[in-house]
Amino acid sequence: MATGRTHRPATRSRGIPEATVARLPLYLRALTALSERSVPTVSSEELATAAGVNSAKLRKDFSYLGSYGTRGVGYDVEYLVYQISRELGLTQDWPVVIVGIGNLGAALANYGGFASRGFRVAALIDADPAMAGKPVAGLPVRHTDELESIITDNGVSIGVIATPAGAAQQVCDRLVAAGVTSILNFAPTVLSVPEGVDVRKVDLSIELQILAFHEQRKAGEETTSAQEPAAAVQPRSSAAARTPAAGRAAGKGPDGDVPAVMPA
Amino acid sequence: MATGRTHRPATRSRGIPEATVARLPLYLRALTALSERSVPTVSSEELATAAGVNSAKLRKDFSYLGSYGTRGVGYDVEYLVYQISRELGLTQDWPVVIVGIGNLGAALANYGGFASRGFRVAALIDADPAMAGKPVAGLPVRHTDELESIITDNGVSIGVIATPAGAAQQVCDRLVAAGVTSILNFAPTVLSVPEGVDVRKVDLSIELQILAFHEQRKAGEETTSAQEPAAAVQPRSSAAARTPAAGRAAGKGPDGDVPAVMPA
DNA sequence: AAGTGTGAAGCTGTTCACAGCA
DNA sequence: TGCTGTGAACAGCTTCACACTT
Repeated sequence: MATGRTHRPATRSRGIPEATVARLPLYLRALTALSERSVPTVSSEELATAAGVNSAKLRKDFSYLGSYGTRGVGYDVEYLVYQISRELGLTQDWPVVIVGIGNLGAALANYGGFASRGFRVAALIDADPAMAGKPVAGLPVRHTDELESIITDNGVSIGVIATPAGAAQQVCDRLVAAGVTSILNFAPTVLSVPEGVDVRKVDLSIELQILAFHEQRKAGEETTSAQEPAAAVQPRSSAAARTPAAGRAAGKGPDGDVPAVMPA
Repeated sequence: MATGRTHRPATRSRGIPEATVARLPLYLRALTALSERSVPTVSSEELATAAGVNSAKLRKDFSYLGSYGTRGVGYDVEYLVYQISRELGLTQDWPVVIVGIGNLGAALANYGGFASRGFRVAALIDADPAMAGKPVAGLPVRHTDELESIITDNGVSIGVIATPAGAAQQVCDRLVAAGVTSILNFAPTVLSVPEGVDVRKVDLSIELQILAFHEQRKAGEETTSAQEPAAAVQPRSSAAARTPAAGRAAGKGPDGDVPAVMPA
């Protein structure tokens, strides 16, 4: 979720809805796969299925980009790949730095999805002097002292923060001061940035918590379920292994008790 | 309205808006920090700032949980921590399995945010026989052959997929068949699952692409047009030939390029 | 006086359904 | 005929503003 408030004043829109922007990479991936199989054209229906959305939404999304399809036929795969890439800014090279080369940082450095879409890892940066010079994913880790010069020398405008939560804001401030205007934050903290800087957050623990919420809900409704779609796999055998969520009575206990939850 | 009494809203309706659910973990984290500093109460304004949202939204969100605040005072920190934890289902233990112990899988296994919120890593699973038995984050990696028995024996209902894209669907099918009903997918693929199974996706490359989109726009705004053609490639002649293209950005890099994009 | 809880207004995003074009 | 492109209806989320409570 982007935190940094930004973007134009509503008027004079040339704007593509944010929700649409978020789906373009999805379409691009599906189109790339088709392109590799040399499929020349696709219908909105086929592409939508491949991307995991419904066709009306896909057509609407594409309508914001322009009229790139052919009625009665569909979309030209190669052409669409190009148009979406261009719209997303992937036809240019984006140097990025990854700060915090722990388990996650190393995983990111090795992640093929970055390099394959116009993102080039310009440098890996870590605060631990012992890490300096050590090669990770083929690049030598640089020390935090060099952060500013690396940003400047490489014209980096996108930074990835994979440090512990405690160091994130400080790293963020330095990145921004050095010229970075887009940040992908993996640290479990809310970053505050000046206007004009975009922040997107990826929080592993939050995703799991959202799943737990729905999981809990399912457990509490098992009594009512009866219908099972044909193709469904066998409805499971031992859901009982885990506590069936008990009816969370919720008598609304008086006050604080049962903390059980810890920091993250 | 949600009165906090019964958890059965008469109809099979959602109850708490999805957008609200997605923010609860955020509030929880902020509250936990306050709790550690022994702060007894907070106002919606303070808590909202700490969580990075605005206060009206926060109050609205909390109103779906019930009336847990005190007018003129604010919210009791401990009590709220408990209520949100309960609502999210974090007062119970959730065993999870992580499948695919590569860079990312290992990073996830080591991620403290899991264990600290009721999520217990029941097992690490990988298809590589050479990995079997090797300890990662204190747990021995188990071979994929054992997947089903691990799920069943531990009553696992949440699975994390961190395999390469090509293996994801197959792993997903096996997890679901074994009884998993919630999946957190890190592989860059659309997973298809039977009704009743929840899938959440975390896609590193997509996040970067979204940032690139906004970054590109910022650059274009600085000086009316005047874009630096970083590394535009050539356009597919066939593509350019078949469409009226029309509108917008036309000019641009004369034509476009196409690929440079790869699978992930 | 301070701050929650919430109708109501306003937005954004999704779905429908069909006109229009190849 | 087949499928895109899109106005219009709909649904969900956010923001406003203020009545109400402590």
